[in-house]
Amino acid sequence: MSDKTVSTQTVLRALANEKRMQMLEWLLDPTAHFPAQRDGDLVKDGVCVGAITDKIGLSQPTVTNHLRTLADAQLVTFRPIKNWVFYKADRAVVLDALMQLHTRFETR
Amino acid sequence: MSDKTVSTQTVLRALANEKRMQMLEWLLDPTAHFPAQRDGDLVKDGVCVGAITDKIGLSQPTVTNHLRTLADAQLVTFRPIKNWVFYKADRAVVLDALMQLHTRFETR
DNA sequence: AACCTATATTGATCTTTTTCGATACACCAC
DNA sequence: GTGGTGTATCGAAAAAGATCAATATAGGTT
Repeated sequence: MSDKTVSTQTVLRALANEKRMQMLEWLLDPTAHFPAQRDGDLVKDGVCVGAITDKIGLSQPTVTNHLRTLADAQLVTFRPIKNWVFYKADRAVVLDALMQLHTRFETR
Repeated sequence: MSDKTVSTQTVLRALANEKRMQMLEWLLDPTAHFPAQRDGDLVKDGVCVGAITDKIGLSQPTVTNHLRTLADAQLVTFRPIKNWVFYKADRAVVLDALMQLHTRFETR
């Protein structure tokens, strides 16, 4: 629709890490895994880095790094609001990425 | 049916490498990518390590290693015949692995 | 301005993955 | 048995990934 397409390998490498997979699953259902935020709606805006950092048990730079990997694979989007950055996943986008993977094995 | 189940991460890590992905795609349609073999049917028995090694441009130990990774993820099976080992992929099995991945994101 | 808060970047370290050469093992032919 | 061929294992080196502490950057507050 807008961005340039991401390679299958980029998506697979992003998913091939337990911590990132965990984060992605949380972001797919934020209200089930995070407390409500004062300055951004969990569903509409996404989840801020700090909340993810608290929950995953990794340092903040490491979390930022993982989130960038997920964003590079277009599995999540992010948007800065004030001095927060909210990360958000869209189930339809994630499932579409899997569909492309699927297609990759069907062709022939 | 027989083996113990493989974790999602094991499958993803197996797929998250271009060389292994390439090999898997070749093995999914062996007659399209390999010459007929004297001592084993490409479709029924699979493709021998030497043929894959010649085609992929990696050393034989490296290829064996990648094939083991794919086999650990149950994306391919192998069977020794004489002093060859034939590796084979089953599209249904591969697609089933993807389905499980899919399920992992659908479940609430 | 000074200060606090939240996230990104830097630089270093540790771990895992990828790769190969050398060697071992197994099978067949002679 | 000896020799040849095909694959697996071993050991080491290089590349990539994961992680953190320290620092930088940017926004808001006072």
